[in-house]
Amino acid sequence: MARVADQLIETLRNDIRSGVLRPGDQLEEAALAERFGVSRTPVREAVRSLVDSGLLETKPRKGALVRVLSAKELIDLFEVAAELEGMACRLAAERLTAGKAAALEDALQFCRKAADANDQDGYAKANLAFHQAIHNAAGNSRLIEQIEQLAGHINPYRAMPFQMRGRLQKSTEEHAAIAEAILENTGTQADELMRDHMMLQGQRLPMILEAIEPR
Amino acid sequence: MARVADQLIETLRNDIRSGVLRPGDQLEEAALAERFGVSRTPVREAVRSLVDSGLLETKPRKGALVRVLSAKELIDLFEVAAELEGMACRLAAERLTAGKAAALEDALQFCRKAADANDQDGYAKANLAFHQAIHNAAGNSRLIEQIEQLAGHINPYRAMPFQMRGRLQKSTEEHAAIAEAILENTGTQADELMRDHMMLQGQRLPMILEAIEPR
DNA sequence: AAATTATTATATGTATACATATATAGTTCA
DNA sequence: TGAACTATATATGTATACATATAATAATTT
Repeated sequence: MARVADQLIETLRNDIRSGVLRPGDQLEEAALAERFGVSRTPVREAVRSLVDSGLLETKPRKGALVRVLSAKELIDLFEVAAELEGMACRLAAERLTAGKAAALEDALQFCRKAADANDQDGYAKANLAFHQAIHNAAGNSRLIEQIEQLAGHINPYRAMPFQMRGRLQKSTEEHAAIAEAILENTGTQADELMRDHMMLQGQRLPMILEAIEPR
Repeated sequence: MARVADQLIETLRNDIRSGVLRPGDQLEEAALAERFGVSRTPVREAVRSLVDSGLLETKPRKGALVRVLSAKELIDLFEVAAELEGMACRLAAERLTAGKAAALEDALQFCRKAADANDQDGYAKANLAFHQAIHNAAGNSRLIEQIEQLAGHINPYRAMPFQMRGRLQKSTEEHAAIAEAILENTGTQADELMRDHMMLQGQRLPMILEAIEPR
């Protein structure tokens, strides 16, 4: 059974992820109900669920709106995400198997190809695959869950095409160093490299925040 | 306005936290509605919310039940919680202010008193206060949010009175070492000490799991 | 007697109707 | 003309009624 509410959650989440809905946008139950041709009941469920997950927020008598994160909140988010990504690297190094190692090297190759071709979209996918290969090798499902939760909050602020020149090559080099550390079983170094890698992304936050301008 | 749904969430969460509701217990919407004298609507909201937060799970046509974590899932949970608690120590060491330092020392004293008096309940409170003092000093609200979320999932498995002999004194000594490291601004050491401290708790998990026996 | 099918009971999921509180706009009074 | 008060409109929160799917039980047939 495909619950309407679940479809709504998925749709709204994608809209936020992709930037169709921008931080600050209002969401009104009746309007959403009409748009999707359903009653307010499943709409309410979806909105509540997204509020709980932190993607939306409610203003007292104003309904729900796409959550606007302050600069401090975004930095905090990144800090935690960086820590958990680093942890994943450490665990991956400790628990690496032959299969996981191969997958990691494959993902790294994808990054290289996309970077060489200067393919932004391709790199976004390869980048995700690289990180996921690490998560997968870490062997901790809760860790993955937490990382994905945080990523879901960061994504709306990453949707803007805001790649710096040469960042793809640089990012790939960082990935290579991380992968090497994991493959060589030096977990603490992989941890540190990944945290630095993540924090470099974080440094662009002020610029991104300025460019987004919630409406 | 105090929404009924929010009160229900609070009540159910407490019931789970305190062990009134045990992992595996069934929750039926109609029954809850009658118990609290409200309609199914706010009950549904509360249940959905708790499912989203991971405290409940739904079986296809069986309604909601208090989520049962496998041993592996609990270990994963602890691993992540330990990492974030360690991170909090590292940040606290970096960002410590005079006021936060004093609060930390106070909390440590509470732990000492409760441990000396062999006061289990008192120690539970002091222990919480000690950790919160560190969280507070870390200056990252998202970190606190994540830690509390994880704690909410661990708590049902910690409700059982299962303190080992002498564990209070030992735990306090560990706290003291952690506090010292933070106060001396050696963040990485505080991080490691805290992770070890947390993992000692985690080691008792198999015993606790055996004792709980979901119904 | 056993197996299969049909029926009923009970759960969730959705729609609609109703209550209530707040914000806004309009009117009235000073 | 300005301020205050009232009324109305519009939002959320709750209750109730309805639809539907599944599981269990009973009945019928082989």
